[in-house]
Amino acid sequence: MTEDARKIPTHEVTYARLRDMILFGVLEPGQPVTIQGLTAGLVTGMTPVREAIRRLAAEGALLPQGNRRVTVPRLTASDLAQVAFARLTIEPRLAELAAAAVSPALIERLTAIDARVDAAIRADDVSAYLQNNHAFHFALYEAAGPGVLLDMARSLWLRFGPSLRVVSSKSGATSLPDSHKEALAAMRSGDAAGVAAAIHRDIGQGVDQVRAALQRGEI
Amino acid sequence: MTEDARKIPTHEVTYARLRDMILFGVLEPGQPVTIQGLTAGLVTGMTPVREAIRRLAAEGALLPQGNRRVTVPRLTASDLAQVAFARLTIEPRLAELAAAAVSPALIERLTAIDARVDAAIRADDVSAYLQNNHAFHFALYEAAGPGVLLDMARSLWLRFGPSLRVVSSKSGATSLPDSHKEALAAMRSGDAAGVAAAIHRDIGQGVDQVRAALQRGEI
DNA sequence: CCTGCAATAATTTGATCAAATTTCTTGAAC
DNA sequence: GTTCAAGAAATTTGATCAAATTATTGCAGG
Repeated sequence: MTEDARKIPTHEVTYARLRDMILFGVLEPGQPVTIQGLTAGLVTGMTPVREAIRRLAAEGALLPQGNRRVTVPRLTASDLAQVAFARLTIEPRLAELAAAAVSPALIERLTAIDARVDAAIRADDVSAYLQNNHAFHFALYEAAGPGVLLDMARSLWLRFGPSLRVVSSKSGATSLPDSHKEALAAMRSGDAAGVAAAIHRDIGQGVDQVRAALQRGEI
Repeated sequence: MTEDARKIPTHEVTYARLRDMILFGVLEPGQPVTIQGLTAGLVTGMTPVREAIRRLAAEGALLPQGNRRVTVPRLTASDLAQVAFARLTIEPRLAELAAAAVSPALIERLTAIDARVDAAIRADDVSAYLQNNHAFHFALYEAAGPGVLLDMARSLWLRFGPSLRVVSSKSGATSLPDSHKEALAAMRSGDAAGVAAAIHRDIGQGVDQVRAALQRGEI
């Protein structure tokens, strides 16, 4: 177990941890991120931390200000419009590609994840909802195989995630989007376009939530 | 002049140089990129080089293999299909946004750049064509202001660039795409949809060139 | 053909230097 | 006498480098 852990390099682990902090963790939009603050929290040197920050900045998950500071970006209305457009074109296409390569094992796995999403919603557990919702989408997308669109989807979620988290925390998990049932039904009947449509609807609902919160000034 | 240069950090300069080497330079698809090879060529320590490589890897311009090697990625047919889809949806939208905020000064600037594109094609100067073609597209896109779509367009060009360069070198600049005239005409008459359509056509032509070369096994 | 060793290159750490922000002090004006 | 502002010093944080460590690959020898 430590044998396996030793094989994967520190900067990779650090990247994964910082990424998850942005997606699911405590880092909120506008919050500053410092190298030395992170070297203290995670127990590593500053080079791996530095790399992780630069990598996430390149993916749009962090925003380097002109002076050498870095923060979690705050989504403006214009940003949200662009992220929404990109997500609504990229992710349904990805879902469609994945649906073409679907297997019974995948459907089973997705069904299991979706059950955990439902449980999280019923229990009003925002953190569990966010993680399992993410897991559902990417278990599906990854079935399309590696490629540009998958990379873009990951980047878009990193931009969208923090805002969705803030919104979810305020409104509770019960009002969160979930068109997963329709996506699963379409997959079972081999309807790739139907899967894409369901994902499109799911994304649209999430975007609407964030847009409404943005207009109310909650973000 | 050295005063200005001192203000911008080494890793930023290194990133820009390595990025241009991938887009316009000598780095071909499949070619390995090593930290120590670059510290020798560019005259810096390894930390800035390391950062530049990681940043470009995050943008998809470089491909980290499982072992600690990094190479310029080779575009597969599947990759090309995904890049084409993404470019054809993202960039026309970006052009449309930019067209909404167009100014006489911008049109003048774009006209000047396009003249240099034409000159490069007439002179069969592949390198000058690539740089000015890039400059034309991004001078237009940047008029839409900073944002997600612009970041995505930059990343897509980094993925597409090396292959287009290989194709151009083999076929000569005379057969290269250029729907810039139509885009400029549409901008002058305030026709945002027309600009988007022209850019769509321009991208489609470039993609067709690369696809044909790929099928002939030239890449 | 498999195993071990050597060479090469990446990873990581700690130290040092540079820059930016904040805080404290000093002076002037009301 | 008090308050505000400007400037300087100190602290915090980022950038860069050089050295030590670790992993991978290729080659040689059994």
